[in-house]
Amino acid sequence: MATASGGAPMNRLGFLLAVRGAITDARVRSALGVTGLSPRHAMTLMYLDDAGPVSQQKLAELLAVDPSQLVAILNDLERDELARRRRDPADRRRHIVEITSAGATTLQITSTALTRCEDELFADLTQNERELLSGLLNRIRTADGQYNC
Amino acid sequence: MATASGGAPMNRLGFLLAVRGAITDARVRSALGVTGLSPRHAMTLMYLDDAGPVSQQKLAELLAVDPSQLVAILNDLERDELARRRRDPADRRRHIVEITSAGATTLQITSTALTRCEDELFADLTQNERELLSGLLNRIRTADGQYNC
DNA sequence: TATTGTTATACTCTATAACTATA
DNA sequence: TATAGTTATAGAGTATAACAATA
Repeated sequence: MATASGGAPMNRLGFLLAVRGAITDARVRSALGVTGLSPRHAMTLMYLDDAGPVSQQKLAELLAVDPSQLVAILNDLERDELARRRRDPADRRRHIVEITSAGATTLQITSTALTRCEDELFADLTQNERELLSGLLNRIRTADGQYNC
Repeated sequence: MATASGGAPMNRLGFLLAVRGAITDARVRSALGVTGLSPRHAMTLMYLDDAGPVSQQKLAELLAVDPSQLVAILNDLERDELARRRRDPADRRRHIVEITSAGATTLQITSTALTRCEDELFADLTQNERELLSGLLNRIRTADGQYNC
């Protein structure tokens, strides 16, 4: 046996990474569920909190999502008053997006949940090893150098 | 700024791993596309090649997929004559699944494509670093100690 | 009554193309 | 004519519950 494949699937780094990533995604998703936010919602709030008010176009670029997908995310966030859109007076085609104070509060709760989730996932790794993992992941060659999400 | 979130999303190891995993999954999927196999199809062939004939139940366990999902995978593989099901004479409820020689050939092509894909993704990592990454990923705590896919 | 495999269904996430309004 | 954002639609992938055949 084991003639053609080069062994079991999980000897393949590509598969291993994809699978562990999917498990992590599911866990993160479930952890964020306490606030009803998806990872993309949470990432959006994080960017808004981190970078301040930006246009939707710029935000879509940061998140590496299609502008049309960002619309739905912002609709949700705005409905829950976690973020706010306003027209750019200088160019009325543009929306300027910003986080609200309720958004910042929710982000903090999210952040706590995320930290607990990570501490479970990476419980067997030291802080050093987590940083090592982070560094290695950041050196994977993506098609566009973007993050996606 | 940057008050509530603890920085941009990609400072979060959970998000980073989920996102890099998704990118890797997409690349692997596209690379495997040359044979028309999905990652799960390919993993199935790998397990069959590696472990020899097994029951569907056992195979579902190895792949960590629901038995009902394995049905569709095996239907595809059997249609293309890459794998074969036969009744277990000892217990006619059981199917014994095995890879065909055409399946082994396809697996080899798949394997080559996968290697090339991995070499692109991990081009900036040395062999040592790839093994390091693999080791770290294997020490992530999954809910059930299973691989999923 | 329990187990093996199957069918049918529905849901989540995402990708894409066509549309509206402003410039 | 080009750009910013929006709407509508379709697709892939997956999860789940009910079902049939055999033990």
